[in-house]
Formats: sequence, C-alpha cells, structure tokens
Amino acid sequence: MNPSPPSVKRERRKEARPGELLDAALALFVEKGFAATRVEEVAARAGVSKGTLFLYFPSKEELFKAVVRETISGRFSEWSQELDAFEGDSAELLRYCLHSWWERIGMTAASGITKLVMSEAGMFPEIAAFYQEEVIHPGHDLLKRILQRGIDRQELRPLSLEYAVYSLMAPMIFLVTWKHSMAPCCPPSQQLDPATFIDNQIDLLLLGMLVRSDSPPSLSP
Amino acid sequence: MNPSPPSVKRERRKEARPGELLDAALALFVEKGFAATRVEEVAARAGVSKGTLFLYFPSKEELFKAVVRETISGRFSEWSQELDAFEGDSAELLRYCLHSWWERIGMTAASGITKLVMSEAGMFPEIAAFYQEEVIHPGHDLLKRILQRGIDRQELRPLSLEYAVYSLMAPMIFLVTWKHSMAPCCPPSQQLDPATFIDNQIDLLLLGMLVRSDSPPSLSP
DNA sequence: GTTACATTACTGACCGGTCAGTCACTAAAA
DNA sequence: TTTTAGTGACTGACCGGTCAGTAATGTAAC
Repeated sequence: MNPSPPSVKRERRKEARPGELLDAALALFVEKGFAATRVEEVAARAGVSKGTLFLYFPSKEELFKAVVRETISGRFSEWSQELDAFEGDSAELLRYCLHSWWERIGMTAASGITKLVMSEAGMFPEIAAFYQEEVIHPGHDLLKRILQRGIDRQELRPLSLEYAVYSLMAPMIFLVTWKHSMAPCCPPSQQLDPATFIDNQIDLLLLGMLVRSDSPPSLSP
Repeated sequence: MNPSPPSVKRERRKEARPGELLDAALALFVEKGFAATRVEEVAARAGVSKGTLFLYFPSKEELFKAVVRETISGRFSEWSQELDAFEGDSAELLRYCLHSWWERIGMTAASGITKLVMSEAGMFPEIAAFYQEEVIHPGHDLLKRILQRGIDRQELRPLSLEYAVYSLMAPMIFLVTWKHSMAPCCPPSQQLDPATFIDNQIDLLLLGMLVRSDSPPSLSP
C-alpha cells in the first residue's frame, strides 16, 4: 500500500550479521538485562530489522545463550599460562590476580554477563549450569592452584582451600553485582572505588592468610 | 448476564487481607522475581481477586515496597538495640552480628528480597533508591558503629571505616546472590555451607582487622 | 423477627499498552 | 530469471490497572 520509496540502501551481508547482532545484544543485555531488552532494539542497533534477527537466531533466548557463549569462552587458558610463568610471592600474585581480573573482566562489558547470569540464573537454569561449568569451575580451579602454590612455598598458612577460594571470589562477585545494581543510584559522596576496595580487601585477607611474621606483608602503598 | 450461582463464599475480612497479600507477595517475588510475578497470581494466592489487591495497595511497586518494609526495614531498631546492649569484645560482636544476620535474613525468605533487588535494580531505579535508603544505608551505619566501637576500645586497628564496612557486606551479599542463582545448579559435592563460610570469612577478616597481639584472637571452634 | 435501606469489601470483565515472533512481500545478487 | 537476504505491518498473548456492578454486613424501623 505505502510505496515508501525513500527506504535506505538495503545491504546483504550474510556473514557479518550474526556478529553485529551479537555485539548489539551484548551491549543491550548488559545495559538493561535480559527481560527488559527488546529484540527490535537489538536489531535496530545492529542496523537491521527485527525480522532479520529471527533469520539468524530462532528466539530471544537462543540469542542470549549465543552472547554468553561468545563473550565468556576462552579467557582461562591465557590466564592459566600467566600463573605458571609468575615468579613473585603469593602476596604479589594474589594482588596481581584480582587486579587483573578487574581490568579484564570487572571493568569491561564482560562483567555485565556475570551479573546478568547471576540475575537471571533462577529463571534460566540451563544457562546457570552452562556458566557454572564453563566459567565458575575453571575460575575456581585457577584460584585453588594459586593458593596451593602459596601453601607449598610456605607463604600461606594451611587453609581450607575450598573456602579460601570463595573468600577471594566473594568480593569480586560483590563488586560486579554492586556496580550493576546499587551503584548507579548511590549518591556520589559514597561511591565505592573498585581499585581501592580491592586493595583494602587484599590487605585484610593477606593479613589473615599469610604465615605470621614480625614484619607485616607488603601492603598496598 | 451470567448468573454464575456456584460462586464460592465471598468473605469480608478487611483486617486480614493486607497481611495475607504481603505474605503471598513475598513468596512469589522471592520465587520468580519482581517483573515476572503477576499481581493476579499474588491475589489468587492470597485468596482474593486482582481488584482487591489494588484496594489495599495502589500499585505493584508499592506492594513490593510494603513487603520490603515488613520483611527487612522493621528489623533495624531491634538490631540497633542489641548492639547498644552488647558487652563482649569486637571479635565476638562481629561474629555474632554476621551469624545473626544469616539466621534472620540470609537463611530466610527475606534474603530473596535482597537478591531480587540486586538483580532488578537496574530495571527499576525507584526500587533501587528505595532499598538503598531503607535497607542499605541503615545497615551500613550499623556496621560502621560496630567498627567505630572496636576502634574506640582499641580492639581494632584504625581502618578505613567506609571500605571495612564493604568488606563485611561483600561476603553476605555474595552469599545470598550465590544461594539464589548458582547454588541450585551446583553438584552437591561442592555446595557452599553458609555457616562455615561465614566463620572462615570472619576468621580471615579479624586477623586483618584486630590489633596485632602475640596471641591470636578467639577464632571459631 | 423481618423488612427496607445504607454501606462497603470484593469481584472480574475490560482497556490500553507492550512485545516476541510471523509472513507476504521487496529488492539485491547470481 | 531465479534465488535469497532483508523488511515491517501484523498477530496473538500477556499484564498492570480500572470500574461498574455484586453481595455481605450493619442498622433502623416496625
């Protein structure tokens, strides 16, 4: 009925579409959460119409899974290698480890996925299980190796590995959760500075984990 | 038009309705989240029709706020009094405080509210602000008073109060987040026992916070 | 006790708006 | 000309909130 001749150039780029849709979806899911993100918005951001999105992903949920898969995979081998090559003591290693987690995950869009999974896991147990297997478990093992290394080198007290790992994870998960939920509505006066928080946190934990010596461990400057 | 005579007995219980609606809402919000809970379902669970719900609460959001007020906010005065009356040292007080938080909030349905707010705050800024003002801020202040008391009594090192408070909050927020998202899909072999985690966590933090003495502080048995 | 009337707790059909997913059609490419 | 990537109006389901109407209770008169 409506000829609508001034339509914009209609490009055909079968190869590029999925990636562009995934990028758009990541940004919007992180910004607004799963339920609140409209597929039409994702499509618009990727420069296509809604129909095109459903050409490449059978449903909104499959789109979400694809985003999680693409964003999370493959970070751990790189990290594991760094651990093997590290030469400093456990205090330095732990400090380095948490700070680099913040730089590579916490402060990037990837943290949005972590938060998103924590938020929507209840609604999508399948995704929770996937994330558990693909992300949580490898991360857990990595931290365990770091702690075991410290104990073997007699830098750390003999700890309950299992629980010490959670003591390291907890502040990181908290940070991500906080950043994406409460922080935006906190008055600027009481903002939580992530780097400072991490430093404080490690200082406290190290005092509790390191073998006792007369001189305190190397605290952050 | 429709006589529909077999309608069930229609009771009039003005006093009992709000409480019953609040109970139903708490259960459903915790189970399904805020956005995914339909007010009609809340009403049905409370044994009334949707219209009746709106007779007692002006909107879904106000219903939620009422649930929060009833479930969490109301507890702080009671808690604050306990703090004033407490006679033990800071280690005991902190240990008592976190454990009683777990018993009264963490292990009850109320923890679902905390998790829910963390999950959906981004989508409902008004709720986030409300929660910040009604729960986070009072809790924050309470912890600050506990730490200040410890510093005044020279049991705790002079700390950055602001960040030390977050160090105490972080493991608790982590715990509820975890419990309501990843835990349900973890293999039973690697379940996280909350009480043990809290004990471990406090041991670590106390070692970092207490003034250094030759004898270690009273650790958990 | 019963009839008549007043009050109000309660109901559920309905409205308006939103949004995931569809499909008949359009136009670029082969 | 045929094939296929891409479009967007449309559909059907969903849900928060409304309101005209219903029935339970109160109460006053007889």
